[in-house]
Amino acid sequence: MLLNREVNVYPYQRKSVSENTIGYLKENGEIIDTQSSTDSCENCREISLDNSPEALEILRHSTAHLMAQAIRELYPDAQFFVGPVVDEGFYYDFRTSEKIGEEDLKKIEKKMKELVKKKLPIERYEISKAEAIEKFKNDDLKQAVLKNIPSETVSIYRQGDFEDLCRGPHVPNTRFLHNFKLTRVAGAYLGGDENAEMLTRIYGIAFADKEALKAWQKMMEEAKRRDHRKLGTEMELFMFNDEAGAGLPFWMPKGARLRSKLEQILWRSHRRRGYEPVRGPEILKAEMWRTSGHYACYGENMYLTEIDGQEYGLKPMNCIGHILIFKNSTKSYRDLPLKYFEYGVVHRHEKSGVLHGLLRVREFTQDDAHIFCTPEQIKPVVLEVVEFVDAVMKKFGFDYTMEISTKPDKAIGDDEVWEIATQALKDALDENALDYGIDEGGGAFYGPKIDVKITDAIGRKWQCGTIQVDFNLPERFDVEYVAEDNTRKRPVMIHRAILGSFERFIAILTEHYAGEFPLFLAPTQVIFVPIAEEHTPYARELADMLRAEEIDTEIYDRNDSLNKRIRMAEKQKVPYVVIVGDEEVKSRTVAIRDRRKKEQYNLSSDEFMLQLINELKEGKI
RNA sequence: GCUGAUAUAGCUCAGCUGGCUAGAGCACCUGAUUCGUAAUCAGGAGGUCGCGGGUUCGAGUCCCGCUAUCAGCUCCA
Repeated sequence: MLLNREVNVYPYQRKSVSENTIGYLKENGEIIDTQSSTDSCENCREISLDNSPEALEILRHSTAHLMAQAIRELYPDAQFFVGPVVDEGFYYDFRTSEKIGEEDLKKIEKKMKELVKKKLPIERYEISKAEAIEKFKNDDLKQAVLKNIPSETVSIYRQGDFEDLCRGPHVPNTRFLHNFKLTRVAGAYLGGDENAEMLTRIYGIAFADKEALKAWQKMMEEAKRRDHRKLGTEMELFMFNDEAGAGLPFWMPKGARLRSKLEQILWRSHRRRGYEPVRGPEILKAEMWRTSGHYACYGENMYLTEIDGQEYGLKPMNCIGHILIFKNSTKSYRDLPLKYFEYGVVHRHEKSGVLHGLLRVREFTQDDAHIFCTPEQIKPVVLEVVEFVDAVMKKFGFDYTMEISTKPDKAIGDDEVWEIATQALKDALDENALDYGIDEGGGAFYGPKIDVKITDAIGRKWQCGTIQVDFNLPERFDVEYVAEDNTRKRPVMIHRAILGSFERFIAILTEHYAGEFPLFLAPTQVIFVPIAEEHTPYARELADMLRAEEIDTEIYDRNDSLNKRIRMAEKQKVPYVVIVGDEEVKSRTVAIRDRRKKEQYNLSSDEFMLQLINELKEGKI
């Protein structure tokens, strides 16, 4: 937010109203700092030093500058690009002749603390852009920044003998900047351009008080504890193998149990909603991918090979299989909307640097469906899919947001059809009273879409589900149905995924539940701990009963102390640990440690069985 | 793909500036112990230190290449 006001008194510093005032919030939401405010700033709300979004915005921006100042003192030849505030703190991009590593962060932090102690006033003044260009003539990074500034005057902030081109806002004095932490050092392309020079970027975080900083650090530890890669190894859910290749997950028995449960739940919910299961081949002739446009638009990400002198491609998407199945026989308008679904295994050549546990892999399985319908049916079909998405998200307790992406500049199809489709998407959401954002011009070239983003346990957003309206592929593959008037018409295709992919979804689920999956998903649902050897047959008998109900159990009857076996069982994060001893055998009961209720109680074996069967019904979507 | 870092037993990690048969905890195996709600005791086995080359009298340690992972950038389910 660039300030258009004429505040060019130098050195000018308005006297703070209170010791704790670090800026003002204008009615239009604009934040100005004490250096910029004039007496005319009426109706402004004071921003004091706290953890409000406005205060943090100022605080973090100033901490970024403080860091720059410290870096300049430690590395005199440092040149700075930009240092903005981002969701998770702030960063500054810069260049030095010396390499900076993680171990240097402490040194920089120390220098920053020294500067804070000096209680340097942070002053602001304005100069013309021409003056600025002259002033920073030996600094090509600043020149690059200046090039992007449209206004004729620019502001400079000064603290001690450090000056930086900046639009602010800033706190009035470095003394406000006590609670910060430099988190990591990384490379970043100048201007985000892959082909440009790479600068050094240091990330940091800052808060108004020590408590907030501590709370943040705790949250980071919690995130680490929940990391699906860590839990996946500990719980033996999945693995990767260096020699087999990057981004190719292996599902171990426990992970496969979990995944299979999710697959089955979702399979049934599709069948209940009238989806027809289909399955296409994993590999198709390249010619198919030329027709679809993938070869041209997505070719770099495809794995191609040759069979008997013909080029083939592993499928990166499932659309073609479904289209060819649709086309295999003449379809009537009576067949529409026709919903084909498949757990489609796809391969995409993701760049090596973006692979990330199960969240980003090269082989994954989409819960993919394609719905063939008439343009008039788009709305009810989308409505139904949105309800489906909502049911799934609610089942797992996820917060999610939706975003509609509209027609981009480069698009195919009539404006009229785009209008119908986009409106249908909007109506579907409006009628469901669901909030959504709009990404103007963010749609695919073949149609508008709704993206579903899950907010995970630590606030990150992940694109999972998607609902895309497609006019393109039906055209390219000449897909038709026979209409009521016996003419041939072109159906619309709706691509949709609810989970997105099993891999990504399970990663998010794992972090969401911190590995403590609900009964209907848990890899192992019940662990029996017989107190002594003679109680094992009873445990086995119960385990067999449960297995008949497809409940996964384990018996911890090894030659270890009871305490140890209970401890091991608890560490497995299973919903129920069941202890059986003399009493239980005698009365045919079980002593339950219920993870969810965090309590212990006894039930007859029949009651327990019934409770489990009932609880499993929670897994119905 | 780019920048930087890392790679030692199934897992988590020690191993200083290059120097005898590479260590620990957990897991695993054997034996003793048979236990009422979060780690019983004793013994044992397990590593060509990611892979390939180089420097050196000597390399887990230094250098180069590759592979993989991590933090970002850029891009996506």
